[in-house]
Amino acid sequence: MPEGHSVHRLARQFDDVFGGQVLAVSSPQGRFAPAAKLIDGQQLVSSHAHGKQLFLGFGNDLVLRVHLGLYGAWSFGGDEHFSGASSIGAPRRVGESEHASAAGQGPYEGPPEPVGQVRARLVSAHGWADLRGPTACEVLTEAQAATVRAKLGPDPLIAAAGEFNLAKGRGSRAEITDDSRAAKQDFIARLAKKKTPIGTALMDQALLAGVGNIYRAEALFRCSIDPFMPCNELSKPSAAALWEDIVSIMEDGVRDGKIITTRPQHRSAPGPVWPDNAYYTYQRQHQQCRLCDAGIALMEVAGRKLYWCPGCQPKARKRVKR
DNA sequence: GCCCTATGTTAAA
DNA sequence: TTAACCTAGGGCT
Repeated sequence: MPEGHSVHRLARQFDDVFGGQVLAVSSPQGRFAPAAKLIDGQQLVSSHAHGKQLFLGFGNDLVLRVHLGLYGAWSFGGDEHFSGASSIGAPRRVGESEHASAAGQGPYEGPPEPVGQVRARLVSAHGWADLRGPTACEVLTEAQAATVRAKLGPDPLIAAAGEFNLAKGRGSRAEITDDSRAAKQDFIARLAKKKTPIGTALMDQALLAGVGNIYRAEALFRCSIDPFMPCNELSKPSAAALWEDIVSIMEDGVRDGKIITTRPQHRSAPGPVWPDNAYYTYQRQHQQCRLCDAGIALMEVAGRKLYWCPGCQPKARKRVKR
């Protein structure tokens, strides 16, 4: 269920709590047991997110690739080093995003008995992480991991990831600038070559990596773009503005640990911002748009629910006559 | 208990 | 275009 922002938070969290440490890797459920042996007892040397995929690099040059899919989630626990570690993944209740781990309360006595279907468990001297319900959990060579990554489109969070690494003493400012500029140009170029509707394209991980159903709907609303508009009919400035808006709201998501796309002046309902005041269109079908009199529309497209405002995101006309 | 839902992807038809 | 897959929680009976 998580979109790219959650996976980037995960990558940071693994770096923070497990980076450089030797990990015991197991599979209480059993399904991951043979592959777990390949990295059991190895040092975690890198933690990287690309779109919705997480890549953990180990000292023997093998890579653990995890994709949470719809239901996957990681939970963490441990001593005071884990006090900031949140569980990240599928929300267990409507209205819940991430919840803090029960770390740092009393002495750490090792990981608890596995609860439910724990596909993979990583344990260090200071704490543990449990993975449940992933679409993918496999051990790859670096070459195989590179092949997977080569199939993914540009990631709007590449600059945010660069900033995190810079703060950890890795990479350079110039690198971040170059990478984010290249990612944006890549996105614009890919859109120009596609005739598929922009609403479909934003969900295509080979075109753009990390955007899911919420960010798709919200970004198109914020940019007043009709989701059915063919990609190649978007002007280059519009495509650039769309990229920049996606970057902006996803970076907010990494910071906040939840998706909030509304601007303060557009929140009306009383109570906390999230979740009831967090979105413009997602799960707001039949409700009145926050900006106009129209009702939010819902249509199932390619098996996913597409939300949009017919008033604020009108059908584009190719030649606008004045 | 049973049914539904979910920020996702893949393979078969 | 449809079904399958992975899992847990909430609402219902």
